[in-house]
Amino acid sequence: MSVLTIKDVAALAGVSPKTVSRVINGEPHVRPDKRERVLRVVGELDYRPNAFARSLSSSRSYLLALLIDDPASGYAADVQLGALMRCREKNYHLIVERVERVAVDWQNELSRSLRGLNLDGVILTPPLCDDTALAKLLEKAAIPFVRIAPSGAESASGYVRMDDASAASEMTRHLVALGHRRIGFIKGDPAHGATATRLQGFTSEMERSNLTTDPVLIREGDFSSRSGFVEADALLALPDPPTAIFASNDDMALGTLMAATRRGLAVPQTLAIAGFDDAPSSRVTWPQLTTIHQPKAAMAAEAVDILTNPEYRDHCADPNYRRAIEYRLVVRGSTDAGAGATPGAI
Amino acid sequence: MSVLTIKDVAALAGVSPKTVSRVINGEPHVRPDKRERVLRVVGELDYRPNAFARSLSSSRSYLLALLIDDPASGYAADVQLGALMRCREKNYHLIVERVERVAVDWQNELSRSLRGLNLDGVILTPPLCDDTALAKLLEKAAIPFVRIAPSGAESASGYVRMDDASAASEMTRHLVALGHRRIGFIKGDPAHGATATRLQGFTSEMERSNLTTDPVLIREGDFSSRSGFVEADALLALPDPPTAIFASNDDMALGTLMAATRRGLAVPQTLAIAGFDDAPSSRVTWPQLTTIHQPKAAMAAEAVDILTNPEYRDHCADPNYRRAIEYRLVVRGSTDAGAGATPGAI
DNA sequence: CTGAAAGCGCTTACAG
DNA sequence: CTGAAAGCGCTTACAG
Repeated sequence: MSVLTIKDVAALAGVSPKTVSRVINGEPHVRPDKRERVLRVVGELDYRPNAFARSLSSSRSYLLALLIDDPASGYAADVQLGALMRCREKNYHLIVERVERVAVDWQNELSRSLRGLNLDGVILTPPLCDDTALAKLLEKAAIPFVRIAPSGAESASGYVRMDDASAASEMTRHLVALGHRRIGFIKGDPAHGATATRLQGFTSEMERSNLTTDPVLIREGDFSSRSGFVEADALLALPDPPTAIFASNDDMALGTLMAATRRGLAVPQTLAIAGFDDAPSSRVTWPQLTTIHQPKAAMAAEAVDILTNPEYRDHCADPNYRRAIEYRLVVRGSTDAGAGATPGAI
Repeated sequence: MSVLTIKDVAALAGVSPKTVSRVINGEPHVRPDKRERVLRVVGELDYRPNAFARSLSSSRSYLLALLIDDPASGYAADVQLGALMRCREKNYHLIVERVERVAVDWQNELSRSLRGLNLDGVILTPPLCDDTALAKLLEKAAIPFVRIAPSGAESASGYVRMDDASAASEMTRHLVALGHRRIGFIKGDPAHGATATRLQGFTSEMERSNLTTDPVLIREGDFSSRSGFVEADALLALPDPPTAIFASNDDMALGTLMAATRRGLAVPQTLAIAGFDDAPSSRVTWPQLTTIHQPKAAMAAEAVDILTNPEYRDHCADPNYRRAIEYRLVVRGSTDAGAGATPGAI
């Protein structure tokens, strides 16, 4: 326990506590020699200011909160990792809170939990990013927030996203280029903004390729592997089944692979399977999944950058704080047998 | 932003701030009528004490830290979820920090990051739970900690674990009962305590069953799916390959399944595969993995309970704070074709 | 450029 | 059982 305070440092450096404070916070108006003296003492003593005292007397807490709907998902883990690393770099701390919107009183419970914490900012992950009630709650509490991968619905806040529609189009193009004409599509949870966008990317690319999409080939899942299994099984039971299935996330693509394996279908020869997200689990099957790499960690790091910008608080609606990050098509064995033929390719 | 302070509550309730403080913290020596009056005002105003002021003036921070080696693992996600829920219940907050022990200066970086945070406690997850340098660092900083799933190596701290050895024995018994005699075993990362314990459970059960374990059937992985793939492939390339492979975690079992699928082997008919952990990904393949359900969330919740016990700080070595949680063998399709034959079983 | 004073919102230690 | 005083370790606003 550091019994070391700003006074100790001040005494040893022969300056006032206020001057030490100035140096620590990188404020101007300190003569170079004094600054240096303070820094040396800080280094020797390995002094760290008390975070609570700092927060109590100032308006900043150096604390960010990451709000998550489903902490067990691989998506959440990646986002959290990115946020964590950037927070560490910037000497911020990250509090993780789960928001269970099934509870009757979730809004009160959340605001109670966040209040008194003097948060510098909040990161909203899908599908929370599209919850208007949640956005209002934060606005009312005057806590700045940044949304990760929001759908079109706008609010006066910064966000970091990627272009889901063109990514889905690119994946579709990939399948068409492989010669597929009958392509099944499994939609995600209607509550997620990405569900509509990804579908739209798929259909628009199909039209662009002059391919009509048989309505029976479009099924509604909920982003779980179980739903992927069920919907894919329904597609494969069709009299004229698709030769490729584009599941709009990796979990459903895994479910699709399960259904294919159970039926003894050769993947990708008889059925090609594509996913979306590049979840860790997209690499643990044989064949591995072709997918869209979504730079979740990088998106979270960007979100931290925005939130820690002192300007952001007063300019939440500034387009400058609305950023897009590049995705990448990752071709693996589930669509292209050549892409994953050797153990070394894992 | 709550401009609401303890003084406001005190004024409205017609008592002193100190009395409000007593009520809020559940301290004794408050007349029932006053207590009730205070509680009513607190409810009406929806007052929450400022966490920073509280921490600054007292020795408690109501803040716990979860230290994680690999935040992207499913293991970490489960543990975090359990800790999160219990913290929420108890009005604690959880800070998550990644500990990268590859960095040269990781110890200083960590202590700098934790210092000034006045943590009430720290939860150590594998493999950090077995790091003696880390334990020493925390002891020196006088921060109480609880270890999750430590190996035998003792330190004066509470822990929550399960009996890895008997779980591994039970899994082995399951395989033997199915008629397997040549059973391959893939070890985990030697740095993890569980690696030795699980192997020991396997070998002791084999002996108990009067089965000699051919040394060539025991391979060393590192808990990654890639290592599972490589080691399983080596086992399957043997002139006399095993009829079952027990991979000592689910990721390696998935790698094993990949290797089997790539070779066109029928699972479980030609090769039975068993894992360990009951990771989310153990359910996304066909067949699904037989595994040991490790109650990670419950273990984390227990850890929070120990840490939030005010007695713990001064009695870290008390056996009372060393707890074991029950595991469960989960039989699925990768060892027993009947266990996962229908889509409904997912 | 520098510092003395006051205060952030609580709790601790003390007195009654 | 109850409260007035002092203080936790910083920063804000002010004065010079």
